[in-house]
Amino acid sequence: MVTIKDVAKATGVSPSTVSRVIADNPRISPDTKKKVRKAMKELGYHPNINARNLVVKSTKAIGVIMPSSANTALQNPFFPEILRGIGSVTHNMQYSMMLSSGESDEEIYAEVQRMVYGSYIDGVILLYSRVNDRVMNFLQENEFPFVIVGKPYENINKITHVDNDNFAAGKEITRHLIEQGHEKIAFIGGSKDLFVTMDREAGYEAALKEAGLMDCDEYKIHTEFLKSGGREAVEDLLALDNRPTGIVVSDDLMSLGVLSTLEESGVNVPQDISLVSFNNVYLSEITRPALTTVDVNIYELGAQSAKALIEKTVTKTEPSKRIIVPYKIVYRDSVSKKA
Amino acid sequence: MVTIKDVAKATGVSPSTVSRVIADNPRISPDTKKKVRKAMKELGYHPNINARNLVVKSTKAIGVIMPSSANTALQNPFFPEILRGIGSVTHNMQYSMMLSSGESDEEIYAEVQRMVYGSYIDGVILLYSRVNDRVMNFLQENEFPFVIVGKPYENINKITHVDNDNFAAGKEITRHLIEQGHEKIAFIGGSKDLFVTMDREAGYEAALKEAGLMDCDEYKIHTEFLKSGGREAVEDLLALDNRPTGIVVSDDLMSLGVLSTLEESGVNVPQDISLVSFNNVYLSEITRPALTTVDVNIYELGAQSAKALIEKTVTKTEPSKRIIVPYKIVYRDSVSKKA
DNA sequence: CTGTTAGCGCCTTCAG
DNA sequence: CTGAAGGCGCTAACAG
Repeated sequence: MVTIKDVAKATGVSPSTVSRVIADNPRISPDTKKKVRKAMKELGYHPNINARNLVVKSTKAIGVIMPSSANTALQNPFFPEILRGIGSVTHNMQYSMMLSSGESDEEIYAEVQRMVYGSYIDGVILLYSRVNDRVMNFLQENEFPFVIVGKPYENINKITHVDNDNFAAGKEITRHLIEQGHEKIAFIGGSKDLFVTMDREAGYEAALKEAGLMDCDEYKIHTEFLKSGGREAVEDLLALDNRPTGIVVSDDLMSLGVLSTLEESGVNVPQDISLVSFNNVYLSEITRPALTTVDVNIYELGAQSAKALIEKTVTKTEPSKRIIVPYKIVYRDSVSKKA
Repeated sequence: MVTIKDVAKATGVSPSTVSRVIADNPRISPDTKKKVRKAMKELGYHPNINARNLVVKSTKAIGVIMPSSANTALQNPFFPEILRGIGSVTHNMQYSMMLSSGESDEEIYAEVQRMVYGSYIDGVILLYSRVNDRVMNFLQENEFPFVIVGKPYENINKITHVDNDNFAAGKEITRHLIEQGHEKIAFIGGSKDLFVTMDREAGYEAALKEAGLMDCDEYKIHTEFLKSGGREAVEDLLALDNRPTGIVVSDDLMSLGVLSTLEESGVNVPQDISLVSFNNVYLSEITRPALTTVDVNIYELGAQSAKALIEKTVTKTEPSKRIIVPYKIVYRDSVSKKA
């Protein structure tokens, strides 16, 4: 391995001078800079990141923590996409990203501890948000920089987070159904622990109320963010005496399950039942019919959170903030007018 | 930050002793071990990974490099799934994984250089394999440990790789179609640069030959590993005078595109055209109809490659090897008997 | 079984 | 504008 000393020797300057040209210190003469850089190139010198980290106490790496069910989580195209967003900015800023690989809460917690205490990383992005999360508490207690994607349960203005206006989105997409003449509209969402679900559902309820429509409990179902979840939900809904004619589903992947179960049951979408959904994952234009869904701009969610986190880690004193990424409804073929 | 010295002082021993209990060195008395560990806990000591790395010259982290089109790559559920496999073993062995985030060839190359030269990582897993890849050449020249998922273009027995027997799989799945009475069978694959495609295609051809069926060029289409790719391919196929009744598609995601294009064109699967595919991504059981596909055991592909890589990095002299992960055909609803 | 001594490769005062 | 010296936190011989 070629070190700073080697290039110092080769150039006839001292190691500290080399160090300074690496940092592009302005008080080094252009001449020596040129010389040194040339030597670096010739010798194939590359700074050893560990040595540097050791002294500057920064790794220029961030940890990205997936929800505890990492196994199932990665199945949702939401995550790959958000990773892309994060990756784009880490890459531009010459940061690396370290992915969590634990599958249980326990494992993840241990992993985060290792990352933080071992100074593997400068900060973390939490790709989920739920009530009373151990990992988040840990991060807070240690005053370790982090940002969460979604809405924090409490201390909402003490925690930097990037989110959509899920309430507004839920309201708007539900209103779309209403405008098409639907009056019996159901909601299928994920766990009530998750803020996404709650916000979207609140929006849905607000839209119903505004239109003077009934808002009954049997139309609201909570299940897993997966295809299987969608399946069960539909069965419940179809068993109702008073079947809905429209459904608001809080995740595209769930919609997939909903769609296929509906089809199996001989219900046509959108003729018999209209469907609207959330996220606009690439799948949603592939399904038959293609989904009308709210594009939450997943990529941007990732990019913004990475940006915010990195800012936070460099200027240790960055105030916490709330970043709202705009959404946009994408109209496709899963909704039809109700006579 | 609490260091090794602090706990040494607190315990009344020397730093090296503390270091040894960290490494669980057998020549330390159980007594002192206990004492030291207690102090570590009380002080909240955690070893600084950078300091350690600096001296032992190992980071216990591996780099995972995605295909250059990382943007589109992550869209294929294949990658999240293989990450899961890799993650499972890195996690067990207390390794971390660093994900590439570059989007162009150029960026990725630079990224890998940084990872390697900066001693961020001990080894890399290449999640693709193509002819004359710059990154791979770089790794080879620098004798940096790496394994590739797939089949290397050359030096096949000098490069550790983990792969399926794609030839056999291609042959077997095609034979399935033949056994169901199909005689006009097309093949849709990805770029010819990629070994996966070539191997699967060769298997397909072998099966046709064995059955004495015709093997014509207009039945073989190469396109992108994406939904859009599937779409174009189908249009070409349907334009033929002599339409195939069966199609072998070399990737589930492509099959999705194929499926939806077929449906739009009013062809029924499997009544009019039967479809078989590869990978058994979770999507393949969600589609209508669910896909008959070869399960290549993506998770295992990832796990094996991580295992092999880590072995390689610890025993610097591990011989290169070829690891074949078994596949299994999953029969679902996309194939029907031809009268 | 344990302490002492040297660094790992780099950055950062402090002097010139 | 540049050198010398010291230290980041840890491990690894080498002594005892």
